Amino acid sequence: MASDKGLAAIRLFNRPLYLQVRDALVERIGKGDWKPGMAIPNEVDLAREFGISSGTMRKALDLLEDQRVLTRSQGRGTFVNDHSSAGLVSRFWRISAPDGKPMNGDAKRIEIVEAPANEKERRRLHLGAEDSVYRVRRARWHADRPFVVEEASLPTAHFPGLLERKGIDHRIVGLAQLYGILLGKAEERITIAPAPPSIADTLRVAPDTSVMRLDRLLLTLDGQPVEWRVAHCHLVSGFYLAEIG
Amino acid sequence: MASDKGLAAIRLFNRPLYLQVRDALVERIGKGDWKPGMAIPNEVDLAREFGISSGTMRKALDLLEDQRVLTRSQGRGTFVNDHSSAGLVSRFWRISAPDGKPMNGDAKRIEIVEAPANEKERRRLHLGAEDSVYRVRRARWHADRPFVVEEASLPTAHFPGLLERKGIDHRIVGLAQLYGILLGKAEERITIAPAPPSIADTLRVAPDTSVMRLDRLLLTLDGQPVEWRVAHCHLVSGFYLAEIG
DNA sequence: AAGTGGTCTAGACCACTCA
DNA sequence: GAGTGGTCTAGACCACTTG
Repeated sequence: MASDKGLAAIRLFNRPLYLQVRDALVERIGKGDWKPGMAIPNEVDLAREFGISSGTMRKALDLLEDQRVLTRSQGRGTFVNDHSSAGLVSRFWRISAPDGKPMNGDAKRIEIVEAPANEKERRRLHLGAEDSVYRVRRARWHADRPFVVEEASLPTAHFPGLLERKGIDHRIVGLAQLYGILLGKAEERITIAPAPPSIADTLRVAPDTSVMRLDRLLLTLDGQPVEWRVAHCHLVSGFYLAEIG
Repeated sequence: MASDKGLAAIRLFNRPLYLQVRDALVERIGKGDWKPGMAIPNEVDLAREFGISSGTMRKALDLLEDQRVLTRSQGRGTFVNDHSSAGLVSRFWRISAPDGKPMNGDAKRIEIVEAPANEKERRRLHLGAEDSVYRVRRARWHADRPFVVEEASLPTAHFPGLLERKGIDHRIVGLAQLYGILLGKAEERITIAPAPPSIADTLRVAPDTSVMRLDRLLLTLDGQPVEWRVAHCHLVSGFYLAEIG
């Protein structure tokens, strides 16, 4: 049978074929062979190219759609997601206006510095003693008021030459796309905390006002940490929207 | 071909076969034909019983596994999930201890009353003017301290005779299983709010202390609202864990 | 060894989009 | 009407669990 030969030849280390194919597709997208917004070849052609059945190719594509790497639409084709597009920029931003729509606001006062990773950063980002990070600090404004201060740490290894780049969007979603990093899941820990002095100042509230503290760790599709962010948020009208299920 | 006849006969209103099969399986589980923890027949037998191919049955079962209705394990079988089991009781409970494990605590002072739905309840739960609700109020304790007060509203229509039942777990997950309701998703809106007097009293904090307010709407698998719950939470050591992605 | 779910194939046909 | 993804079939074989 063809299946015997095919499986023996292709299925290394007992890892299912469709997973290997998914990884191969991810690599192509990460390398930039297929750009965000572009259509990729149809299922039958892809299957032929990989030497697998279309059912297996389909399973790989199903996975990538679940992981928000691709979007398929019947009759049109399969497209690489553009993570800077309206529908996806706010993927990890859970603060909503009263109407339920994401309240992004406008970023102001962006500061970026490079520094050796401190102990907390090394622990959260799984870094070694010699690794360094970019620290990004930013405030977001809505209706002429600052409502959140974000302080993010990013391993420099993932973003070579970041400081030299000019005029780019420093939100993690855009950065990841720029560097061909596909984002996976995030975990956000929410507490109530008194605003530290410098943050209270930026937010224009009295020191020690109770604000929402968001401690978020963002992972790539393969599970490597790419961003640790602590945000302090003074919500007057909106809310944090958590989806469970 | 067999496929022509089969499709024409079975595929009503153009709804995919695997979705119809999934719904049929859900109904059987809801009716109690298959009890939580029980194994259901194997895929081939099920497919034969429904007169479909095993691939299609598999797709239906895949969906039910995603929706946490079933658990499959290779070599053992397919089992109906027991939502009162350790792994699933805390499915909608996002408050965690510092170690990351769910901090359930012990429920105390449970009060249940039946009342006509007020305006807010009617709006959130999609009820009509004549519908009524059960209102459940409960405090949870951890380490000899109350840390959260929950006030939930449940449409009486879903839980007939609830007040007469004795010695049952009044957490929504257990109630749903008791009444054959399969739970789907929830949306939780998180804000910081001053604790209302009666709640501050139960939580043993000064009135108007800033606490975390959790406003959660829980839906069934078919998208009907089954519980609207507002919790006020005074977290000393833990955090709310939101998962994104 | 028997029984289960998991993977994979090689098709056919349906539903949809767009030129 | 040509081209796309979506559904469905009828198998074979692999990996795993249990008696």
